[in-house]
Amino acid sequence: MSGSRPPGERETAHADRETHSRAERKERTRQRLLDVTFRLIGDRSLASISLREVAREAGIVPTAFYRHYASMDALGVELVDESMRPLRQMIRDARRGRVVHGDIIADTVKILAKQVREHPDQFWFLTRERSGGVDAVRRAIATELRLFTSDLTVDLARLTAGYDWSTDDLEMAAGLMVSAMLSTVVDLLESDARHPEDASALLDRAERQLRLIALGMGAWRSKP
Amino acid sequence: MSGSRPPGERETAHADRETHSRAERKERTRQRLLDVTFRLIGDRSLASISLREVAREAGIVPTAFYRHYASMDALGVELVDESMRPLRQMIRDARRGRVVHGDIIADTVKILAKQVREHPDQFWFLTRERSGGVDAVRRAIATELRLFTSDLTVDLARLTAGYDWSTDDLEMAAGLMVSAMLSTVVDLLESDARHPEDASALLDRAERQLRLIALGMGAWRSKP
DNA sequence: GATTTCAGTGCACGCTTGTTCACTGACCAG
DNA sequence: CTGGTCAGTGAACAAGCGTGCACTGAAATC
Repeated sequence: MSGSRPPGERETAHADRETHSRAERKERTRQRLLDVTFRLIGDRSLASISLREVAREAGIVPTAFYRHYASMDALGVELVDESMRPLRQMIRDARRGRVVHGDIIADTVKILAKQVREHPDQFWFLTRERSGGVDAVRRAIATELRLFTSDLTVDLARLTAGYDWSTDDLEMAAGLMVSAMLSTVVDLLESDARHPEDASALLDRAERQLRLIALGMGAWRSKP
Repeated sequence: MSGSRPPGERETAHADRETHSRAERKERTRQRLLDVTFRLIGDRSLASISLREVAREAGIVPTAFYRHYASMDALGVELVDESMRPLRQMIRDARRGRVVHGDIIADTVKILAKQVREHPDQFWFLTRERSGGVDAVRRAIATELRLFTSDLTVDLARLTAGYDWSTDDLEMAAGLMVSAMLSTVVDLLESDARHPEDASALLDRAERQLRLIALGMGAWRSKP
């Protein structure tokens, strides 16, 4: 009952005996540990996954785990970095989309949906561990989200140039948008798991929410 | 942080030997199981807390646990109910506040802040397990949040009477408000743990976010 | 007073956990 | 060819886990 994985993604390796150098094989095993943990994260929290389970799934003996990471927590921190890659990609895409097309909001929501659809395990991990058990992991995610918000703040500043918005208010609006998108991500993940046909309704809702915020911003007057 | 329990105070099942009826004592133990779990939840996720640990802290033998709950998951579900009490209280307060005072938004935020301040453990539990490991618990919280949203939808319907909002749009707006408040709760909890002086800034931000949404709603026109 | 109920006990079981340790043997540099 | 490096092995450990079972004894019911 492994999670739904999109085709074309890196498959978990089988034992490849004769292939390549030692360093290469080590890197391969390391990657397999990350992949396997991602798969296990699909159902459960990081804190409830055991070192032995990860090792077992990766096809190595428990003690060999320590050749790669000092603990599961250390692996978890690396996992955050790994999961942030699609998120960063998302932001880049969104920025590019803004330049090319006209409808910022529709494009943003589409890109969000695409990323969540293509990397559900990563988003599961991020939403789950955002308030989850391991401290270092939680902090890493919070930092990344703050960066996301401040990027969005900059974009909003550009869009509201001439309407004398205070930085504080811009951050407030950006934070609201991020909140809306985060809760959309959670909803998408949970609906995808149960009845995938709801996705478009959720996306429509998200789009209207962002549009509502935009309307509000049109009527807003910042106070110094 | 660690529980604030004086040393040597661990109450056992038969400590109150002479007091009260059997049914009363059972209820007492049951409540102790819930309380103990709340305390343990302060630091960690529900999935990482063992039945034996809860029983030990509650002063009963592990097998006696089954006289009250079929599993830790079942206890978790009841814990959701227990934690939702302050939230429900909050909603009632907010409703009453709406009748008495003028400024709905300011009152709502104040009530939210008060509840979070007074019941941090419960809110920690809810935010942590909202995307957490145990399935039944996650679903119970989702259900409760949906109820919250639909209550708010009704309120918004009353406030927007005459502006022909569709139910779908009302739910959309209510969902946005709930998202904003949820993220405020998370921020409050995490700031309270580290530097409690930020709370008022966060609350100010939350108030402006809700006001921004209200402004957006004033400019919104529902489409059939 | 006799009988039933049942919250809590105590032991035992089979299993999983993280971590230690000495080891093997394929790779790679000299 | 020789010797070192080191990813992966396999046995062993102490501890903790969930749960089954026969039990005790006080309270509730008759």
